[in-house]
Amino acid sequence: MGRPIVRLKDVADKTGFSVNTVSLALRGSPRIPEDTAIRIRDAARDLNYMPNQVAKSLVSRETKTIGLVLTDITNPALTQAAQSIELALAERGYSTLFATSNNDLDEEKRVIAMFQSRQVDGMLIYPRSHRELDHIRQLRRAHYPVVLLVADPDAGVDAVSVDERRGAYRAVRHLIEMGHKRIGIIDSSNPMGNHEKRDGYVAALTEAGLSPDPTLSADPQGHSVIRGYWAMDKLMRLADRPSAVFTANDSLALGALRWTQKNGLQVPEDVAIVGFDNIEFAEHAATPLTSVNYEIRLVTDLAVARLIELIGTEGALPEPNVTLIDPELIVRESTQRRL
Amino acid sequence: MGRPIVRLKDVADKTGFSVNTVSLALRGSPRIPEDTAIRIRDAARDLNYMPNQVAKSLVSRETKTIGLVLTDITNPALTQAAQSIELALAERGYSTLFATSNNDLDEEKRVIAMFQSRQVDGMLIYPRSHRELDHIRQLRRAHYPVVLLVADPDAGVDAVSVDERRGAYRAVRHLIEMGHKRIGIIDSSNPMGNHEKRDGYVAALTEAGLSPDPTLSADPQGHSVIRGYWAMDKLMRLADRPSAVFTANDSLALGALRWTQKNGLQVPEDVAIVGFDNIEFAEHAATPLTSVNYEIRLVTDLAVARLIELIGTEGALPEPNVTLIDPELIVRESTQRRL
DNA sequence: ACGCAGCGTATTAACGATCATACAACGTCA
DNA sequence: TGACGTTGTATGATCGTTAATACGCTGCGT
Repeated sequence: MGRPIVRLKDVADKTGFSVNTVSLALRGSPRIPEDTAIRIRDAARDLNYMPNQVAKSLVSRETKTIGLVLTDITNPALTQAAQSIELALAERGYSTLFATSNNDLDEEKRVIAMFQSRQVDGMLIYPRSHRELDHIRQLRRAHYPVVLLVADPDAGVDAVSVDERRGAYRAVRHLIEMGHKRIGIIDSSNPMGNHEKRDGYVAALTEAGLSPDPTLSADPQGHSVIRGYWAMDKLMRLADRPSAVFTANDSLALGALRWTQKNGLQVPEDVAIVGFDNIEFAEHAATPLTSVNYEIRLVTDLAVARLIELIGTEGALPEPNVTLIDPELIVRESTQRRL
Repeated sequence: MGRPIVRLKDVADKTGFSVNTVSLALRGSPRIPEDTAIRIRDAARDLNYMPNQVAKSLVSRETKTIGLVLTDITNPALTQAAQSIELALAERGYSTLFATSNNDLDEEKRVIAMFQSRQVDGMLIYPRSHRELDHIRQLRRAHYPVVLLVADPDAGVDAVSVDERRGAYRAVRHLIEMGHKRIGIIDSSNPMGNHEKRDGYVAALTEAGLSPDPTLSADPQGHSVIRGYWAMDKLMRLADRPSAVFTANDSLALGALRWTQKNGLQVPEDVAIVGFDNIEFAEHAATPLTSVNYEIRLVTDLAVARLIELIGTEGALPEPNVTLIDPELIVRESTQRRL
């Protein structure tokens, strides 16, 4: 708020050159002779001149800033993503404006509008819902560079994402191979939400001739450990309870694991548990968790690369491209006791 | 990059009014009659006009943006902080520019300079080191609003932080009260780093007439679970090993806990473990962890409030103020078996 | 000696918004 | 009737930077 600012004009006054000459000199223009440039640079250093990026952006029409929209950064998978996105962007000279939608669609829209108003050069969005993307498609139609961090192949917007459907499929398939027939799922069941994982779960069951049992599904209403605990509680209190449970992320899985401890059940003997995202705490849990793993850096690097590509495009944007990263299953003791 | 932008001028052309009238109308000036304002607002909506914050900032000399500098957002305590800072700032109409220093001092300096260049209205900084703050004090001297998120009372810069020294003291004191005499510590031992926790540890021991044994100290060289595992390994391989271990954060504590599991030791009977930050995973660990807890929202809310206050200050900044939040110890089974 | 190129630097006009001020048109009142 | 206020809108300067262009000088070729 009205802090003193050293401007080109101040350097100009000090050296006796015009503003423009100073500007050129500081940017290393060949039109300025070496000794002039040195004098100007010295003066700039003495005054501790720092270019005003705001003014620069107004002229250049780019802010070298991208907007990152996450639902909630405390989700460990998103934390990792945020970290490596910031890194990848910084390496390319971009800053990261960051905001969370708190899983609220209106909030997501507000944040996106705010970023537009702030003239971000592009956005990386982890949308609240894979189904409600109209506001984002609209952005794209206005030639605004956007890349989603989770999506299905026909999103109509550029996206780079782990193939959640396939990951879930692999996880459940592994459970089936281990002989499980009653396999529960802990995942959001909001029809407007993201049901890739649920789809993969159903696909694996169906393929094996098992029919999905709706009573074996629990909606945790969140992604924290305690949510997983209570969802597990719901499943395990069933008369005909599951012998294995697939959870949508590792925090939930740790909650489920905790439930088994408190209730004196053995994992994997009494019930097997599979998580998703392979966070650090999964590997080092009381019973190391089998989990769906993927290179988060790969996802974020590709997303950033695509975004930069879109930003560099003159005129109309190319057709949207959706890249799905193939995840692998890391099998640990929570599904298969070591021999 | 050269995307089409709807400007005030476009709305002006469409309605036939001047740019200024449009600007006044959209900002709800009482000088513009209602019917004119309605016509202008309708036109603005039709054109999907969004004010250009960059241009606005150039005039108003404020960006309504603050810079958040973290060492590493994957540290769960910092993730929580980042989340609640973003929220607190958004509530007050500020956006968050976010960058990580990756625990590198030069990188920290670079990031701070970049934020200055981008004209952020203020900065919240989690510094790499509590001892090397000269570059930040310099900022303050230039009347730049800065609030640190961790510091000691005589930092010479505004700060709001949990009182790490006191938290560590409480934790170690609790161990002493439980009868432990050989108490290990897993914490960075970099002399230029942050030794508040180590100070508290030493203070508690000394007060109890115990002399700190340097062999009972392990530097994990990081904050991840696996680091805690190996640091614990070092301590527990000692001939005269500790009966209790204090760790600088919960991830390290979870690693230590994991070591005991793998090596068939009982917690707390064979060795007690205390963590710091009371993250979600601590409460739900195989053996629920005793941990130093504090209201992170309180820290961030106070830090944000102070920052906004500094931003609102005309002229010279007030004397720096350091607020230390008093943490509490949550005792769980990792130090005291439930009766 | 004249024209012209090149060089170094200055001038002017943007960028999109806001702010202070100017100025018509109209109404009011002595 | 004319001085004065009010109302509604327009003009011009400004924020700090960059880009395009202008301009004065020197040195060269012919």
